[in-house]
Amino acid sequence: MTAESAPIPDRYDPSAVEQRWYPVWEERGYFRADPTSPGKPFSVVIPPPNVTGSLHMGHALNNTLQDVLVRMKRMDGFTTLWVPGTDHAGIATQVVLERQLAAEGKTKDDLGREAFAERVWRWKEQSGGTIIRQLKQLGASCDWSRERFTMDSGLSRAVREVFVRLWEEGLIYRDDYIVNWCPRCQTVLSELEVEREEREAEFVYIKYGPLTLGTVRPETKLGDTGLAVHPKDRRYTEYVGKTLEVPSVEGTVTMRVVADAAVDPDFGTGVVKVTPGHDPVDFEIGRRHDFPIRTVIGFDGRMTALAGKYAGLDRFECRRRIVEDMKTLGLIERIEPYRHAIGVCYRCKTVVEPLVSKQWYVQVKPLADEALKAVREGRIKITPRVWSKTYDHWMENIRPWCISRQLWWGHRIPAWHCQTDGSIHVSRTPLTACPTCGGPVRQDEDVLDTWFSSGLWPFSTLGWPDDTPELRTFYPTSVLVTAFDILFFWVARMAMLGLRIMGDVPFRDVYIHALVRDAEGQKMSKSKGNVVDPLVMMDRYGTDAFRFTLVALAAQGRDIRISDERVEGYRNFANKLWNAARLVLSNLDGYDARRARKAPPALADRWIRSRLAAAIRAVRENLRRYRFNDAASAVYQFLWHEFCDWYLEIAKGPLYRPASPSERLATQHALVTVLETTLRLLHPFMPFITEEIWQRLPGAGESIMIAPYPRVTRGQLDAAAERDMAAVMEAVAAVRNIRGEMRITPGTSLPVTIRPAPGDDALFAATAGLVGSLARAEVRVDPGAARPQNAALAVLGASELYVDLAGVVDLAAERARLDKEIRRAADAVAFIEGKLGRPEFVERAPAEIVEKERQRLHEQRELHRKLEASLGWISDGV
RNA sequence: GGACGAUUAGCUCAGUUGGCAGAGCGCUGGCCUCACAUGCCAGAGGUCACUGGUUCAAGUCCAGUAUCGUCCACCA
Repeated sequence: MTAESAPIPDRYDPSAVEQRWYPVWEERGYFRADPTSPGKPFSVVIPPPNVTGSLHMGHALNNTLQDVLVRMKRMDGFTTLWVPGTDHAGIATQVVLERQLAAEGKTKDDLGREAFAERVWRWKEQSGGTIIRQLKQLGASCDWSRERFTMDSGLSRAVREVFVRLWEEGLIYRDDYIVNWCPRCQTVLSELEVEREEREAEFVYIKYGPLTLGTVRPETKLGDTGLAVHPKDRRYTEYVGKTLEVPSVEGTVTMRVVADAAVDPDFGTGVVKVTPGHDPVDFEIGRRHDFPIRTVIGFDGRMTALAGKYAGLDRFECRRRIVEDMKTLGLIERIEPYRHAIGVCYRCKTVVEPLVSKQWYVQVKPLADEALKAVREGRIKITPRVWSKTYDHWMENIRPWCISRQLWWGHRIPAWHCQTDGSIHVSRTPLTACPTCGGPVRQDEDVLDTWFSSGLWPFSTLGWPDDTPELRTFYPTSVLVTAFDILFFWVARMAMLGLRIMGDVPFRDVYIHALVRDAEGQKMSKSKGNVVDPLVMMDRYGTDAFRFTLVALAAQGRDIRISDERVEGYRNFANKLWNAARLVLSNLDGYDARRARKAPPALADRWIRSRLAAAIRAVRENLRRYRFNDAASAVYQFLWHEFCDWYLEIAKGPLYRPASPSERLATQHALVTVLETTLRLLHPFMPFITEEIWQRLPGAGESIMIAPYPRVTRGQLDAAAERDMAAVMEAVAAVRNIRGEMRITPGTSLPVTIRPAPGDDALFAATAGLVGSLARAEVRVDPGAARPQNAALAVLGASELYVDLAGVVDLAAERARLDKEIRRAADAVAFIEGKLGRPEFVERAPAEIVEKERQRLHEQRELHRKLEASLGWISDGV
């Protein structure tokens, strides 16, 4: 496709360009990876977003960073694969669907398991394409022909296979254990799925016969089966081992007192009531001391029959009632307000209830040891390094992973219970009869934790358990890019399962990026209403500007604050590039690349090529080290402040008023080649605008997407050119500075004399013209020059530069003006000082007014100082 | 309770191996100079949180303090 060569608009219009190129890239198959092609492989799997979700800032950052790496590697000649896909997100999706049903006045039980699952699939079909479309809008160069879903038949097969293998290895088992139960979602939650929230509560001191103890959960008193104190607590030694008769709300109960180190003698009274059925610590104490489990709160969050007269009450209602009753009976010593962290369901924020139930677990300890070793030995490299500590800590303290969930949306556990003999059989294929007794079987009702399937993602998406070319070429993947909030949920599980199942790490690098926050640094959340929609940003400023903003802000280790102003700045950058391209493209008449190559390059041409080489080196080096912001900054600084601010201004001379045809050709050649290379350098960051401009350049190829990524070759760094240009730039800045100080209009040409330091004669003689044209000056170079009268002086290292002001400004008038200004500044200083000196002003005025006055004082003093200096510049004899 | 991070210009933040303190935005002054006012030129603005130490040299390394933040954790 060639862009029409109609007049180019002076403002860049992103939407038209973005819509034009993405379909072209996709149709031509640039995104597709061929595992049999000869290049070195580079592979990435996307952190699969929730299938029913839509693109938020976190996705935008995460996928932009991946796309930058992937596009760069693809251009660099790697056989590059970026596997896209989505996650079924078990509990999250089920919660959404239940809310939908609730809006219709229904519950999932009204539908039944099958109809509910059907309904989720329908919802998935409806909304499942949204996030994929949005990723395309972002420019993500995923291989869409390999899009996967965690509940695809292939991935489901992988899930069953892994489950069976781990079962056969004895790593999966069932256990009665105290779990975190969400009474609303009606499912068990893993440790990670429980969030802590600070809540106000009452700390109730209850009399237990001769003892007193404190609790925030008086309702669990009904489930108490013992008391415990710390073994070294002298206050209570006499009670240890005794059985107490204790008056209670249900009459007298008997309680055995034990000593257990889990009790903190310094907290409360140092006595703990042991409720093994409703508290994880008590469960452990109970196991150690053989206390029976009394379940007084059911799966529905209501009191059970064992709660006697409280049966059927909601657990919180029961708490209020039981406290009332105990007060009446005089069993309460006192109540204190208490603030503590309470566990809530991470999806619906319901207070979780610790309950004993039978669940499926993975014994992850041996897997964790392997995963720990892989990081320690550097087979997995975590960037930034600090995260490996967090990873280590978690892996070292890992506990069994509860993988069963009482949900209807997810991978059903491939286990069958025999109705006759009660035996359990785990199988890759559905069972219809008990393999041992032939009796009828029923599949386990539970589904797997959603992270079980995403833990297999790096190899299940490549075709495992089959031995595919994709798997052989692209596993292990090259890098995993993710935010730290799923380091444990996902990254850790992938590391463990990849090592165990594949015998090799799932990825060589892990790059952990920050979270995106709003302009005030607040975490974005729907309830706070501070969510910035990436689609709105893309629409408003263009996708390229939005992507570049994310990359430019993605410094390691710190959260990103995004704001309109920021994106606007990079929108301007895109516009700057657009206009630089317009300048180049509108001055190419007569350009012939073959002839131009032979034209001798000027100093500026050599300089800009050298600077470009430095930029290329910086971008490559920074991308290699995942220093995205530094990479972005390198290309930004080069393109705007070197190419545009200096080179384009210099190039106008040879373009508009060439001294010779070859000078013009050389300039055109530098313009085209430097711009073309810069576009390729920038393409991974700003894919759309770079393609659009690149296609308009002479000699453009098929697509910038498949053009080579710039490299630095020997000889491109030109130290001499850089040194000489630095001298030119310094001289130009000096003249401009004097012009500004003396308020000389830009139109006036200034008489300038340079007295070069010994050895710099040739340099300044050669560049006098250039300095003159950039600074609007007539430059004379004279090693024997003395500073003229009435001249402003600038010191350039060992050289000196004089601007003769005699014929340019009316020196007497200028001196009078400066004198006046000085007096005015001095008056202002005196006035402000006086004002600030008056205590009543300082006391009465608001702090910001006083601060402002101080600021003004400072400014006026500065002005005063500067003006005096200006006078000093003009030599005697005025 | 434990761990980690942050503290640098008015604001938001970079600062890699210890070697002249930077960017963007904002601010001040001047410019609609034939690519771009979404622009150009010039400029102001810093006790690098605090205290002590190591060093020829510290924003950077060490010890401590303060404030803010995040994660982890079974003090009921």
